[in-house]
Amino acid sequence: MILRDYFLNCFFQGNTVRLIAPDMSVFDVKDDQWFYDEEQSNGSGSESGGGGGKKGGRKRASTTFSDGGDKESKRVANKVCRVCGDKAIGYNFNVITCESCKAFFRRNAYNEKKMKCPFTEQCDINSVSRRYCQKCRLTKCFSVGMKKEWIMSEEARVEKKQRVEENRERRMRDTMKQAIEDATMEDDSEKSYDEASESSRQMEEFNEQYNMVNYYKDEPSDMGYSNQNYDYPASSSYPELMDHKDYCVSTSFVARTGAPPSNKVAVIAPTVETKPPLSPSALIPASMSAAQVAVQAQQLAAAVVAQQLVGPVIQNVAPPSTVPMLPIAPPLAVAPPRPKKSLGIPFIPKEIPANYKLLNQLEKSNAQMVTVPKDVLMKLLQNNSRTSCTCTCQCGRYPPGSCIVDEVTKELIKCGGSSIATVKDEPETGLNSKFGPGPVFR
Amino acid sequence: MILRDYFLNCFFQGNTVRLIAPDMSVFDVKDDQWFYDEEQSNGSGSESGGGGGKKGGRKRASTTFSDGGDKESKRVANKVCRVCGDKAIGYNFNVITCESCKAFFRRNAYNEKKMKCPFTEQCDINSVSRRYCQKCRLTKCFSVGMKKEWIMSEEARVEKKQRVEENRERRMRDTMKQAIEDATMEDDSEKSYDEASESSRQMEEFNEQYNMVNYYKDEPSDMGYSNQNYDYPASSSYPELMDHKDYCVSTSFVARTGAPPSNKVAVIAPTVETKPPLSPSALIPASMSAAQVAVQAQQLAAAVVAQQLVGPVIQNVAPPSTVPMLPIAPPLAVAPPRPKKSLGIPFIPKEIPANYKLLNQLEKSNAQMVTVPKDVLMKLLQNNSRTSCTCTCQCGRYPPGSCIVDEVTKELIKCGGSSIATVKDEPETGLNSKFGPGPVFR
DNA sequence: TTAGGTTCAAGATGTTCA
DNA sequence: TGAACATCTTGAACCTAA
Ligand SMILES: [Zn+2]
Ligand SMILES: [Zn+2]
Ligand SMILES: [Zn+2]
Ligand SMILES: [Zn+2]
Repeated sequence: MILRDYFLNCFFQGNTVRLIAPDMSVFDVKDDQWFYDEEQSNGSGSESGGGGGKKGGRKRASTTFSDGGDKESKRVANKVCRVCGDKAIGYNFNVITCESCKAFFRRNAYNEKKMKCPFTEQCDINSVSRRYCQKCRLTKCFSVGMKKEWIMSEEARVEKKQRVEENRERRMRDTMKQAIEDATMEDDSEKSYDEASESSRQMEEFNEQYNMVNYYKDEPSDMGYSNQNYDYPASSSYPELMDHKDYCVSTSFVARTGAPPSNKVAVIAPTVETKPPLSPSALIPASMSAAQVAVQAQQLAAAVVAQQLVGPVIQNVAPPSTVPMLPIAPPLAVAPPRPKKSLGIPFIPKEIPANYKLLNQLEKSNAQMVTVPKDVLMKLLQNNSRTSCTCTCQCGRYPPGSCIVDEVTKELIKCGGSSIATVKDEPETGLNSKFGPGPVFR
Repeated sequence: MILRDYFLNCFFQGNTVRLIAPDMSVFDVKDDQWFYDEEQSNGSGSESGGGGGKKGGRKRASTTFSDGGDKESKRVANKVCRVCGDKAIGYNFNVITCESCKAFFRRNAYNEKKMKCPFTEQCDINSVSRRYCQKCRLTKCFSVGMKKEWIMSEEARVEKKQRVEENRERRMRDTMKQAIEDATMEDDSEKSYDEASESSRQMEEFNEQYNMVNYYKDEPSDMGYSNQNYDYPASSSYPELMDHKDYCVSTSFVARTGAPPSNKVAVIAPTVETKPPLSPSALIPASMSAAQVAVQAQQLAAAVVAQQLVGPVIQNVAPPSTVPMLPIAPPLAVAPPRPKKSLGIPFIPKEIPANYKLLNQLEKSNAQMVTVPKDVLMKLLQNNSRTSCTCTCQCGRYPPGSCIVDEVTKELIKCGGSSIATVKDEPETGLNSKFGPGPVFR
């Protein structure tokens, strides 16, 4: 329970703290009664929960009384609109309200004068009746403490709109650029070395052109909207400030956004040239809308931990003739650093179809060192770190009492060692289907 | 005691009621703890104020409330944010503030002009109201003495980021190297002389060859942020930064950092070869003792692929004939690494999830490609082929119905983190107990 | 330990559309 | 009008170098 979400007021009353509930009922809390909330320890922030992975969960426990049960979103779950009693979504203009009252207030807070109650200005407002009388609804909004001052001013709105549009444009541009890069990269992976470098040359060309355009926009000091915001971080950097136009040097701002429509592509000046134009390719931003990205990402995701691949994998095992040595050249990246060729380090492409294929090839390789995509390695490490399961088979599939993991492992190895053993289940499901017909591995 | 007779104010602070004493110290009812602001306390202090000395730390003994008496972080424990009255974490930009005011100031200090108070520029700022008016909050920040000049400039930030990145990489390299080294040494003990020297030659080779290929994405503004969205659907997760570049005259900052922002030399580029990779800041969390360091090294040795299942699996998988080249390579994976005798380190069970150290480091790295010894990779691949156990916990150790493997994995990851994760619950159960006597992880 | 910065997801505000 | 959505703001938890 959240005190502030529920109680209207809080003040001293004798040696207690008195809380006033919305219905004007009173709760007195004595000094020694404050400690009823046990699980709340995360609230004071002194401790972080022991569980959960690093990125697992950041809780905003700041203002919540755990009501004993779940961790989160109870907070909203129990809320009621202070205006109409409908289900609330959270604070809106200083008061916990429902979606509709929020919108209503924003639209009408400044129109009070124009309203008129068809009845006696005493309309009861609930989730049904709220529609019947604007006047009384608005009155109630104010009476429960909603603040019209918190509604964005017209100016602010306009400015924000501009900025949002800018951001949007920029993002789209980035996406497109990304797509191009990715396309190039993908291409490269299927090309010979020379061709690959050709592609990368193209990429550079693209960048040059890109920068050319930007050249025009390179405005000196545009009130902090410098090109540092070019990249995604911008979306949260711009907005860090409030949108009160009147304080802004609107001239320069307008000048920016007001650039000739034909030049839209280059409103913002990115300093692309300072860094090699390699994309976040391997790790694909989830926000990326472009479909092209998806393919590789999915493959990777699916491939890396091909634990359930069992059957199908085997079929993919490379015949002895295949690639005793892995290609030295890194077919993946466009321009930036590659493994030194002189080292003769095999380069493992991301599209690992199956563990066993790789294993086979690795076995045959003379190389001592292998270069793999980071995320692949991480995945492997993760899996490797699992504690072993000792559950025994109960279903009869394996000998009674035998360790399931062991049995499965044996099966796998047997399959892998000899060639294609009888793949009993789902011959062509799993990764293979995702990877398409051709052998992905090179 | 009559609360209102003593305290000046009372308001909600999250899920507690906060009481403000005449000396501006705070009593957080929920936590039964006092929080003092030393700097202000001298005002009404009846005791030896010391005139707001930085570490003055004087406590009120006058009330019936216990002053907690906890040993740690006394300094911080007694502080109150000078801006909003919330619990402070320490000095930030020259003033004792809370976490949020710190962040707020960093984000907005250079955006003052763009803000506007929706009221009369006299908004009271407390821990609840602080959100309501940016303008007044920022004004208060300044008025209590926060210095925007202390915010890192864009340049400085970039530089720092680079440095951190480098360090991280180096650490990972060291870890990796250490693992191999250990494994090699250990192995040598069982080899003939020739073989041993061969191994060490290999090690040298590795040192030369080991090579992390960094595919940095194009990040025009050097923010280094872009691909961080990979892991998480980027709705709003773009990193934050402020738009104050134009304000940040490098000079003012230079004084502070003591190094010209553009001076790349400042970048730390430790050479692995010249220095033993065990500087506290490098390999191991700062708080670790030498012994711990040693232990960690051991773990790493065991780390790479020590796995319970390994034994049986390997024998099946790698018939002698198929590994002609392997003898050369340090056979890390096969034999469970044992402690180096010379170090007198207790035997480390192979369950030690030292993989997670690597995993952690990998996770933080920007590198896209990693080069590892072949046999390590092979071992990983082999282990990866195990089917995952889906057994759910029945004993109550984990949440009902949760996948044991997953839970354990999570635990391990948590423990392996570089950030000494104080696992508050069950301090000596779980992993620690497996590690034997020595304080392995923290 | 301190005091900088970074990350991430909940919250809150505005917008769109039927 | 109000549900669904898009975007930005905040603050707690983290990470690092001194
Ligand atoms: Zn409502
Ligand atoms: Zn009415
Ligand atoms: Zn504060
Ligand atoms: Zn104000």
